[in-house]
Amino acid sequence: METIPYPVTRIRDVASLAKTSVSTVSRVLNNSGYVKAEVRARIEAVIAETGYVPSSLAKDLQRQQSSLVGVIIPKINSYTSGEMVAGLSSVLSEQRYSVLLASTDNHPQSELESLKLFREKRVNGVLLLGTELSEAHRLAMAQMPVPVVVIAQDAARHGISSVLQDERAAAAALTRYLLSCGHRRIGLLGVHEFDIQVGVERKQGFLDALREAGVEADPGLMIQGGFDFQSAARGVDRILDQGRAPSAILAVTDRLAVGAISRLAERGIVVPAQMSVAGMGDIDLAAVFQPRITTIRYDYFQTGARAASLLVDAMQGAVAAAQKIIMGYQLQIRDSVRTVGG
Amino acid sequence: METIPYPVTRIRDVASLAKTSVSTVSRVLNNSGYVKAEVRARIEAVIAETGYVPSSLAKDLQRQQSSLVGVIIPKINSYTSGEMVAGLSSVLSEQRYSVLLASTDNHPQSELESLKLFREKRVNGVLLLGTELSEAHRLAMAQMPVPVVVIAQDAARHGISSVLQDERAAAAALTRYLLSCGHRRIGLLGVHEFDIQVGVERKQGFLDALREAGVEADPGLMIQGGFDFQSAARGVDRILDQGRAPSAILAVTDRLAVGAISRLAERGIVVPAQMSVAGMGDIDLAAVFQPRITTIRYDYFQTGARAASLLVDAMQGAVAAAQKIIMGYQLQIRDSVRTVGG
DNA sequence: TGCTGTTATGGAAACGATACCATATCCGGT
DNA sequence: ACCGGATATGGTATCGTTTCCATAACAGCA
Repeated sequence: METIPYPVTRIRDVASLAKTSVSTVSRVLNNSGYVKAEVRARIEAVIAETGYVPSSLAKDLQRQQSSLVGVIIPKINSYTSGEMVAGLSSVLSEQRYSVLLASTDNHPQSELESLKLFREKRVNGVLLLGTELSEAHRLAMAQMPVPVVVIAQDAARHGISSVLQDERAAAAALTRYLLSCGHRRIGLLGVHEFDIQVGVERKQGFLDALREAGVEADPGLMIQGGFDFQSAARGVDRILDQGRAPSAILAVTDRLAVGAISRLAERGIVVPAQMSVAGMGDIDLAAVFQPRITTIRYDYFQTGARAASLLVDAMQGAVAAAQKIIMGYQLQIRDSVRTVGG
Repeated sequence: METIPYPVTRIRDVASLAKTSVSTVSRVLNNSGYVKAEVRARIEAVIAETGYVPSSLAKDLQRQQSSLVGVIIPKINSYTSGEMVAGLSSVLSEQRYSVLLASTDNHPQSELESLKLFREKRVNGVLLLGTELSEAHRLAMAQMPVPVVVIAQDAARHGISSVLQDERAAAAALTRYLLSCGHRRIGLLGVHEFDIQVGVERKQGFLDALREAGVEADPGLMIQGGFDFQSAARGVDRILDQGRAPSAILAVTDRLAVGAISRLAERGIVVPAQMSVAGMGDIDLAAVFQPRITTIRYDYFQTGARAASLLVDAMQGAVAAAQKIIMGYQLQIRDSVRTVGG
């Protein structure tokens, strides 16, 4: 039932076919040391004929180096994850590292299992794209004997390098823009606070800007829900049904903004004529949805790429101390927010 | 400069600390053979204290089994790729396989390099999510000494198992629906034909349905372009500027449909009142975009999952012959297509 | 002729696990 | 008292590489 999958061509076979020794073949393979041109040619001929491919398994064991980077993604099928993975994978493959992917489907327990697996596989570094950083996470990461870089969460205070967006400043900037358009009563379509970056930081930025402008925040206008369209719809309903309606809504993600606009349309409220809606993230459909959504643009691809570079530096022993890199943002003014009489 | 990353705890260290032999420790680790409860406890204590984690490197070498599956993705940051990766990764991780990810950014040469890397890493199987299957690909796959499953392309005639959508039938079904709504002049917003599934098969299905209904296809209404919004806009312009406008447009992807509707809006044409537009793929925003897009729904998550199951079966030696699995589709009737006077 | 340094080659010990084999002890049954 | 199976343990070859070391041939040079 069980067949031997790989052909039984080992460096030893190549050596005997080429009438030489394993040492010499190894030198040819690694292009090191002295090998007479004639012998080299003979060996290369045998390799070409047999289709010999050296085993990383043996090589990595001997070298104590796997060239593997473990990457943990809570949910791979999302726009932001996809972009980040694309970015980090482009850097890592360029640096001759392979990506060992663990998609945990938002299950924290499975993230810890993945870390265990990574240790067994002797990865040379770990990239953790996290939504939540529990105490267990912190501990598991501290126990990792290789560099770890956290993306989209701040773990710098735990001594772990992090690459993240300046969510608070971005949300504040967007809120300031809404204020500058004359909006004073602004709803917030937020998410649960266990997502630090999106749930807490973006909300804080929103509150920062309001305070700064001397506008009092109305708790009745601040909703916490999930990331899906239903949550957006429910949130809109709650905002509209709580009493005096706002003139604008800040949704903490573009998906929520889209969901909100759809729900508003169902209730006969046209955006932006009767209500303004802003999103965050600038997913590609934000520029194409009707109305085109005013939002904050992040460069997730670059975020992933930067995190990977940071990790590569750490793996190559260049840096010791934990670093914290804050990525920029950009306000994208489009059509879903309109100026109202102040 | 270079430090030893992993702690020097080997099975041998555990053995001597627990005053026993490597064999016994190995038996405890693998839960096999006889070990006295007392000794087992002692060993487990040492493992807990030292934080010993066995090296897969050594284990895999000895067992000649990496438990790795190589996954090649042309472009990870796209909706369909994300879904498929999520699906296949859920199956693989459940079956205790790890995913070695190679994102090739649509570069065929780098796909071949990835296959080489996979051979070195001694992966136990390969999943290839391909847009293009060149002769070089076919050859490289034939040389792989482990099972290969191709997703979203038909490689069954090359003796390689494939899992794919029935693109042709799906496009035909959607076209038939447009015909049943009374449309007779229908534009096709297609893509380049080197993408067999999307470029060729969907177009063929479109033509099948027209022929079936005795409607002659107008080459001036059939556009080939890229997958991006600009392509959609250019395509719409060409269709509108070529003479007599159609009453409906079939876009071969939802992104193109969205792009088309936006461009039509810019030119003052309202969908569906003045023109109907259908898409394919049912990306999540298709249900939320205004108007909600009539489209074909595929289950990409399941596609990835099925491919992974197929691969697992093959890796475990259950099946020998190449299989071909055709996934279903579902017509999603929404608001972007309206019935016209026949 | 004898040195020294460069070029060239092969033998063998690691790397850290598994698994086969030999051996030892215990215990109940005759 | 002896046997045999079940229980328990340890020694060691092996997986396929790399790398260190020993050795050798040969050149140039005093």
